[in-house]
Amino acid sequence: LRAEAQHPPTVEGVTLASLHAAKGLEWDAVFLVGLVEGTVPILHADGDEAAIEEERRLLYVGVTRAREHLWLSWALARAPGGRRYRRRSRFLHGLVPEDHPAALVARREPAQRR
Amino acid sequence: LRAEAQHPPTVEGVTLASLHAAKGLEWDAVFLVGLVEGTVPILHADGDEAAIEEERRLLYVGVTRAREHLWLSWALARAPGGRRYRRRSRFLHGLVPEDHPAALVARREPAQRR
Amino acid sequence: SALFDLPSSPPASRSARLLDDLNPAQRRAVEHAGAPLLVVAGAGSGKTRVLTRRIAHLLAERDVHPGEIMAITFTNKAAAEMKERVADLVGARARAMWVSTFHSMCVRVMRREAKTLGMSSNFSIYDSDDTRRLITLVARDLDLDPKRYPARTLAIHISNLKNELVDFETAADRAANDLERRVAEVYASYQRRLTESNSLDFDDLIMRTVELLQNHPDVAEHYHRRFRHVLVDEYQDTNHAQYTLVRELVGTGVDGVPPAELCVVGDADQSIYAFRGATIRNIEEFERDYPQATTILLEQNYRSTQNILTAANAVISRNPGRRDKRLWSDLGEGEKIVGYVADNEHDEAAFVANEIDRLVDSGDATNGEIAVFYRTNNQSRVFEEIFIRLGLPYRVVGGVRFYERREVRDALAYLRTLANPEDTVSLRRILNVPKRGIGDRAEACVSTYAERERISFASALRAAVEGRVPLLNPRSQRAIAGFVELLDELGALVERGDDVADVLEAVLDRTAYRAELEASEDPQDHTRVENLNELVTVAREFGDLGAATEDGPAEGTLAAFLERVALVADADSVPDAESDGVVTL
Amino acid sequence: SALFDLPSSPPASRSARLLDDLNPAQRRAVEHAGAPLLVVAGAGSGKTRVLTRRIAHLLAERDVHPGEIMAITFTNKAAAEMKERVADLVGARARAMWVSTFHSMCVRVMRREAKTLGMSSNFSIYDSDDTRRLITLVARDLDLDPKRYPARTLAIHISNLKNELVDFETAADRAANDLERRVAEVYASYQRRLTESNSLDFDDLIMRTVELLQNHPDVAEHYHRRFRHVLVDEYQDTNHAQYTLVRELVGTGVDGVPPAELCVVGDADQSIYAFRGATIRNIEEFERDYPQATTILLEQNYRSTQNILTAANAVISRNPGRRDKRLWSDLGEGEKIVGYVADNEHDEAAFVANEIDRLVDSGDATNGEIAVFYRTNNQSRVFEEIFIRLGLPYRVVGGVRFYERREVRDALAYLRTLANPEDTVSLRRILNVPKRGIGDRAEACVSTYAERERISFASALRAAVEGRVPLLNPRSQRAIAGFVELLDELGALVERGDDVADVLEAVLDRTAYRAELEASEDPQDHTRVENLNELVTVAREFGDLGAATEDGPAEGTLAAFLERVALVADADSVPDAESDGVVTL
DNA sequence: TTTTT
DNA sequence: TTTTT
DNA sequence: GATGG
Repeated sequence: LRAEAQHPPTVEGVTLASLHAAKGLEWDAVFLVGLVEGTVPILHADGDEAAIEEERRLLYVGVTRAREHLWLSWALARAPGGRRYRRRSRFLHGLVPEDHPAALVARREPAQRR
Repeated sequence: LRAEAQHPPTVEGVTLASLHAAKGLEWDAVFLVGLVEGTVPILHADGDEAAIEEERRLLYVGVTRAREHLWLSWALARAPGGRRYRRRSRFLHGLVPEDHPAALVARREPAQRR
Repeated sequence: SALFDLPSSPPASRSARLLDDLNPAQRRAVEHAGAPLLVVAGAGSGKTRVLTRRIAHLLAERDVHPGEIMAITFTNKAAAEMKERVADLVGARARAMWVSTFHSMCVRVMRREAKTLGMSSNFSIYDSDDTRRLITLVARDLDLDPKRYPARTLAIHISNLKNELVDFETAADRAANDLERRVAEVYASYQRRLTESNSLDFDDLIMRTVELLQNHPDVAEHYHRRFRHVLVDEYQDTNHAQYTLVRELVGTGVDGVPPAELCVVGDADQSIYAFRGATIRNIEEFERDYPQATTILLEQNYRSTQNILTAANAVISRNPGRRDKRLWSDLGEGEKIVGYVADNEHDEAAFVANEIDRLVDSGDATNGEIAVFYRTNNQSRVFEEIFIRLGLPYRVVGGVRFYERREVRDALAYLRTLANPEDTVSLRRILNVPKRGIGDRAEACVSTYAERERISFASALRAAVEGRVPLLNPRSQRAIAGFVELLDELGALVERGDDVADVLEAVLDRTAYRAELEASEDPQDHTRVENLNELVTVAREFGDLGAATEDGPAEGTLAAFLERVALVADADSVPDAESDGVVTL
Repeated sequence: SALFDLPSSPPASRSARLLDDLNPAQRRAVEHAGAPLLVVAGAGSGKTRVLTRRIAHLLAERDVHPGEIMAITFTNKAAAEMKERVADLVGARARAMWVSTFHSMCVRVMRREAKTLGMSSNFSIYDSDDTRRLITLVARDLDLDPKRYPARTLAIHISNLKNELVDFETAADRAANDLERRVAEVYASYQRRLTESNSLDFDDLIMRTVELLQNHPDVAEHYHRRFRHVLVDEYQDTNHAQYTLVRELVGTGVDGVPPAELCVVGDADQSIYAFRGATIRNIEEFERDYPQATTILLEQNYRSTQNILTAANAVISRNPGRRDKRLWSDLGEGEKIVGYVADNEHDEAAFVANEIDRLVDSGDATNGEIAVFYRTNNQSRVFEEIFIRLGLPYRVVGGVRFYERREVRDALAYLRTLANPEDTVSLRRILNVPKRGIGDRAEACVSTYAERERISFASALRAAVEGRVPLLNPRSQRAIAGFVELLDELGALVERGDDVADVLEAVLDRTAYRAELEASEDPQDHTRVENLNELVTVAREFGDLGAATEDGPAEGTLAAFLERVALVADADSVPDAESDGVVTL
């Protein structure tokens, strides 16, 4: 209803959205970010079989949004200088093994700073 | 009182402060930023002689905080892509003339972006 | 012949065209006739294409009349897309079909059959916010500790019960603990208040339609005769009530009408709405529910490269007990998937921004064809910061929706009160908005009187004007009199048949709602004025266009506008007032 | 002589050392004797050096006793620095001087002379938050519309009146419009309540000291005899009350004591506190106020390069009617000043970050020696974002101060209530914190009773326990009884002479305040616990050190602690809970 | 914590 | 909009 | 009518 009343956006921008909001749509290039335990799967789901399965479907939905390019990323700490206590999502096990030829695991040195 | 009870900061950082908070202190290098009409002098002061004079003193206080390096800067728009409707502070007139040899007015091309 | 270039016969040609660009599985799904059909449609496997082609095929090859087809989706967007694509294939005839969301379809049925259920057909539709408000009132009446029983919690429990088709009596019977007993109590009281308000909530739309079909065989038979084909999209997202609704729509044949042909499409692997009541069981056990069912798997994917599908298969295959399904593609392996371990979230965002830069620079994609997905909305922040800094245009999906904004809801509450004076939630919402001196105390007096006299809140307000409400002080009485007079004035405009937009303008002007916002210093209030003006524009265009629906309220009317608005909660989100929102370069 | 290496006489040598590294203007300022002296000290012209050398010179060369010297500053930091630097020059004798802020000095006087004004010397000091709270109560009692007359606005007006030494009677007489009449009303009532609470607000400290000196010649004479030298720093920042206070301290000679020697130092060009009541007029018209005055200009700047000073002169010279003054330096021209026009604020911040990088990389400065200044605090945001992203360590000055944090103020309110039971604002602040079932209604009952019986709120609370307060329900009565008992228990610890820190610990434990925060899920509450522990540490160290003041409350006592805390509002700001704050790499 | 109506 | 006590 | 958020 309102979409009709609105002008199309002047500039097309990169889409930022939740995995839920991604469902049903597709993009040439997709970044799935924050793939750490506690986030994907979300903390709340832990210990609940069915909930964990649904979290996994959520990631599946995310992956299948991409046409050509797909990035999976996660961060070991929240803030710069914070403790690097985070573990990558269990859903990545077997998917992005450190030595699998299909998955290039980039690792960059932290930016040079005094 | 509390300063005594506290440990010195682990890393010395760049100071971010209001011009008021700057009074009485000094630094090797000082950046005075946001020097546009409506901010310095603040919108509220417009039309009030005494208030404008006080705003000018505020800038003076800022300038005299610097020992060796001083930058004066202002931005023509707020957000990227926003309308560039801002005018630089009236207090800069005669101080940073575009062609005065003592004031090198840097002008960079906006970063390349599609 | 070599001499004459004979045009091939139109029907054959059209039919061929409907099928020849489909893969075998898709074609089987389109051509399948008779038994209930489950199309397990993997991501990107051309699900919508199958649905639309199937409909076109029904019309073109199987002599089905458009009026015999009902297609159900979950979102207005999906319904609109399906309608459009079917119209592309079969033309204007498509207008006779019912292609709508579960909720729209139910509203349509309920409006037509309101009398059967003893309701007035101008009922209001309560969304989650209205629901929560009414439950707050109810819980307060029941003296519930709002800490122990927050309205939101109660609302979720009641919604779950309704989604399970459990009425309040049954809920009370089954209640096994304190919370459940309380919920059942609130449920009963809430439901009574809904009825008194001549209103239905979202869940009621489904549940009451099921009740209607189950308790009124004549009505059911009417729909069975009419709809010979029922198609359901995103079947994995149905809850129990929707599942039952579909069953009732299809029928069993006991009423002499053979069951309708059912075709459901979905993908258990994309079931992610359990928290909203969806139960993956419905699609998993379709064959048990419909023993004659045929199942067709769509595994060829037309969207992604093989590398992406391999990753997807690897992820999902670890879920135990699922129907095995492996997406494949003939688009080639494609680019490798990149995994990136960042030191921290800022690094991660910086990496993403950098990769986007590279991608766009290389011409491999445009900004509009790139997306960043996260689990929780607050994760957007770090990306926004960096994108702003780099001047990278972006848009954030989610946030406060247009029809969820306070000012929009206030304005709509006025219109709803005019359309349905019994709509207590809307009436009480605007009672003192803008402030006109009708405080909590006065509201409580009127409410108590209404309860005691078993009359509506609206009637009690009029009683108050006549001084019949006890304990109400004269000041409040005067204020209420002014308010009632205002409503009468506005009501006269509706009676007179003024355009919705004009009525809305009158509301905004005569209540001084807009004037108050305009006078405010708060920049947020300025945005609010703009939203109200936008709402007026929407109303104006709605009146001009005249909604072309087969049934439902007369085109261009207030009722039609409100119905449209109530069921289009998914209208574009407006950017958050705080954030910079869409960056235009 | 060539044979004997005679040491030069100590006084001469010391005096020479006091003067020989001064420029001629500075030296004149140090040596000047007799007439009132105005030192117009440009930025970076060695103002503190002149003040400290002048004091040392008074002691060393002019036979002035340290006890005869009063030096007044605006900030505790400035007072502390001056004390330390004088001590470096003259040793422990410095302890006999009064070197303090205007407010500390007044508290000291008021504590000594409390009886003269019919006050108890354990009065509380209300800061702006306490003041606003009390004004809220008063305005509510007067049935003022809090929208039309917000407490903050009333507080500012009352503060302005006090800074002009206008009492509430005069304010009422002069009131020319509605607002002024309301303000006068509130002022009168507020002042009565302050008195009843045995409390003074910040402005009272000055105004009441002026009153004391003006209305009690014997008291004034005592101070005139004692303080023969009055030195005032940052004279351009004085308000009218402070100006008058200085005059009264100096005296006119009518009481037979010749006026004290006055030396004020300041710079009209750095007057930026008009909104706080400072009036540049005081320094501009010093020579008119003190006709014999001598003025010395300090124009040589030891801080900045000539380029910077040229820019500064250019900026300020455009202000009309100012005393002409041109800073100069012999440090050389130095670096050029850079002007930068950015496209937008993000660009501007990026430019700054980049320049900082370059500067630090080149070794020209360390992060700690770099500052970014803006007009309004919200301008920090864009810099913080970029600095965080780049991992550039920074600290933001401003924000919520330690002693402004809710939990710290709550804890202090307990201590203040123990030290001064009449302190109604503190008492009412903690009445139901943590929640103990004494609600608004109960508080109102007690308050009304207190008003009617013309007794303090504290007494009314005790009356409530005995059931003498009407309309108070038994539940509330029981809750109040518990609270009063708690206060009595804590009061016993104070009586017994427990350390401040121990009393504070008892407060936090027995009220369960800390336990409640510890039990909370909210991470903010965790920070609150840390702040409370920090406060305990401060109290512990305070008790250990024993404040070495000549007058004032006995060392290490609760009263001393509270006074220190009340006047040290400028303690380090703690970083905002939201922002990441200082980045440690 | 996600949010199809 | 700034915030010395 | 009181209390809590």
